Order: sequence, then C-alpha cells, then structure tokens
Amino acid sequence: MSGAAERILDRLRGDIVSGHLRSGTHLKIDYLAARYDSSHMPIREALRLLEGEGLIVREPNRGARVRAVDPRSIATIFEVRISIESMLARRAAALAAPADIALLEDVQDAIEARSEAGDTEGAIALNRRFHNIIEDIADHADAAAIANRQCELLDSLWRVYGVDPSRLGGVNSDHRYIIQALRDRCPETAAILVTAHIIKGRMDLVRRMLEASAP
Amino acid sequence: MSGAAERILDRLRGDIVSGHLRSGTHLKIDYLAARYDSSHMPIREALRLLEGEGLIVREPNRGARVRAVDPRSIATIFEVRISIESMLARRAAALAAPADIALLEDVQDAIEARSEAGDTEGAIALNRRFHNIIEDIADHADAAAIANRQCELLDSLWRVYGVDPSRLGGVNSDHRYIIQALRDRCPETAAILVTAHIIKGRMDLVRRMLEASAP
DNA sequence: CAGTGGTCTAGACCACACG
DNA sequence: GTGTGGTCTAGACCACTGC
Repeated sequence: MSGAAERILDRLRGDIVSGHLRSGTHLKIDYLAARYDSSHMPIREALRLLEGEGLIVREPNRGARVRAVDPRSIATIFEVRISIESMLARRAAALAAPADIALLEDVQDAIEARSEAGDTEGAIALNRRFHNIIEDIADHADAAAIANRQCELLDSLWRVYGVDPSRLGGVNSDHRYIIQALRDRCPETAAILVTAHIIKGRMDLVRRMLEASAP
Repeated sequence: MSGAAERILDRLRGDIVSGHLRSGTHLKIDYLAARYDSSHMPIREALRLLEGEGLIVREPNRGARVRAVDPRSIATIFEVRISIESMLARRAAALAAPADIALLEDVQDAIEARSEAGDTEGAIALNRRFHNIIEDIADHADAAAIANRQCELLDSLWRVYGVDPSRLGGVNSDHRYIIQALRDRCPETAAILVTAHIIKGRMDLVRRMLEASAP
C-alpha cells in the first residue's frame, strides 16, 4: 500500500485530532491538493475514508468540513461501535470452539505479561489482536469491517491523550470475564460484558479529553 | 446526480439480484468498462458502493466477486441492519417530541389508506418514509447512513421476488405499536418492536426467495 | 457569474497473483 | 512473465452554491 491517499489520510487525521485543524474548518480540495502535492483523486479518497471514521462530514455539493472531536460527538461514534461489537460478541459466544478459547487465553496471558512489564505499547497492540480474534470467531466480515473502521480514529485519540496505566487492570479483568462467557456459550452475557467494556473505554477517553482541555 | 457510476451501479445490481450474474462470478474491471462503455473510475465507484450494500466482496489485489444472494448471506446483512436500527429506535424513543409523533401518525394514516386502496407501490414508498422519520428523530446521521445503505439492496430484492399483500396488515399493526412506544418514551420497548419488525421482514423475504427457487 | 465540488476521460504506472 | 487490480496524473466538464 502506502499510496498518496494513505499518506494524506494520516496527516489529515493527525492535524484534526491534535486540534491543528479546528472543527468546522472547510477542507477545500484544491488547497489540500496543493498542500500535499497531489492531484484530486487521492484527496477524495482520503476524505472518503475520514468520513467513514467519523472525523469529517461531507454535504453534497458543499464539500467537507472538520467535525468536532469532542466528548459529545465521540459518544455517537461509540454508539455505532457498541451496537456492532455487542452483536459480534453474541455471535462469537454461539460459535466459539475450544481452540478459539485457547487462543484467546494465550493472547490474554501475553497482554498481562506486557502490562506487568510496563510495556503499555505492546499491551495495546495485543489488545487490538484480542478483539480481532473475537471478530474472527463471530465470522461476520461485514460487521467487523464497520467496527474496525473506527479503530484508526480511536487509536489516534489514545495516542494524543495518552493511556492511563491504571486502566490496564480493569481491561485485563474484563477480558477474563469475556473469555469465560464465550467458553460458557452465553451470548447475552458476552454481549453485555463487551458493551460495558467499550463504554468504560469511552468514559476513560472522555475523562482524558476533559482533563486535557481544562488543565 | 445520474452519473455514469450510478447507471452502472443500477445495472450491475439488477444483473446480480435477478440471478443473471451468478454468485462467485469474477467482475473484471476492463470487461465492465467495455461492457458499459466507460473508463475505470466509474466502475471502481460502482463496485465500492455495491460492496457497501453487501452484494459483492472485494479482496485486495484479487478483485471483486459476486456474493451469494441466498437466505444465509441475507441473514448476516439483516443482522447489521437490526443492530443499528434497534439502537436508533432506542434513541428515538428518548428524543421524540409530540410534533414528531404527529408526523409519524400522519404518514401511517397515509400508508394504511394506500394499503386499503391496493396501491402497494405507494405504500412501500411511504413505508420507507416512515422509517426515515424515525431515523431523523434519533438524530444520528452516521448510523442512519449505515442502515440506509442496505435499503437499495433490499428494495431490489422485494422488486424481484414481489411483496405478499397479506404482509401489509402486519406491517401496519407493527407501526402503530412502534409509534406508541415512542410516544410513551419506552426505549427498550421501541427497540424490541423494531427488531421484531425487521426480523419479520427478513422471514417474509426469505420465504419468497425459497418459494421462487423451488416452485 | 464566479467559486467549488464532484465526476469523468485517457492513459501511465506499480504491486501482486497466478500459471 | 503476463494479466489484473489498484492507484495516480492532468486536465476537462457539469452542477450546484452563494455572492
């Protein structure tokens, strides 16, 4: 990969979540093409992807504007994520085989090892893998694609606002309970646990954002 | 609108849901460009939209193939729709104002008038409007966009397999109960009613598909 | 009417898949 | 290596917005 569109995407996303481009800013195609030294098409592609992540809004014949990255709009983005991921958890609980459970436990062991070693970055990467495995078990590529589209945005936000290390303990506890719900084949339990897990992530992220804006 | 991409999209979707293009068929860009007398870009655009509707699958560097339009894959598409629309119903119940309820009742009156007059086509169009109003009340454009993306596909399927007129009575009954749940501000009730409403639509559609494939 | 967004053409180019 | 998908350039064109 690593085409022009992807490069533009990363730089634009960085400029938006870091606050360098204020919310409401009109993103003009010609300006962006000149700024990033490319033609129209990669710009359109990048804007399309940013719209999918919820970072900009596009109105027909009126172009793209930067969307507010505030707790309120973040909440609506999380709501989509919760709807999809709780459904995936329900499916995963119905479909999980013993080998899937064993794989999840191995990954969770690794996450906790990294946590205790203070390797937050490594723990975050494995955490992503943990949730991808559940999506694989659920065997629903369409829904997983919708859920994952927003992870790029969330990762950017965590990168800007930082992860509170005290958060890791609760995450690991949640994961163990989720694994058990999958092993016990309890779809509703798994859905509720995953929903709570995501909501707690939202609460932590919003708290970090508020702390950063009013120090 | 009415650009080349949209024209290609409609023709491709028609060829797929009507069975003219069998599931698994490899859709080659050059071939489609020649067939529809256009260049690469509108083809890519149409394929991108069809992927969003769930009618084709695309693998990196391997191109697009027609996805099976059978009851099983239809079920997974409906699952996304249920996740999103039940969430929207929950929001709508919390946000609905008296004026919103009055509008819904007006539209529902019109739907029933068309139903009794035998104007199935008109009833279907107003039915779409009914659900769009609920999405507006829910005030969540992102989620509504995801839900609506699949309506084109479902409309095409209903058009091919036909609507059983006996279905209309149940639909109208469901709508009246949904309106009441919104008026009473019962989020969970509204969510359950909408979920059941969509599931019943899926069951009716699948039955029509099975009847058509084994006459 | 000017500015802008959106789409399209025609063709070049690279990466990957498959034989 | 050939075919194909995917991306990109450069520029033309039309539709719509808003002065």
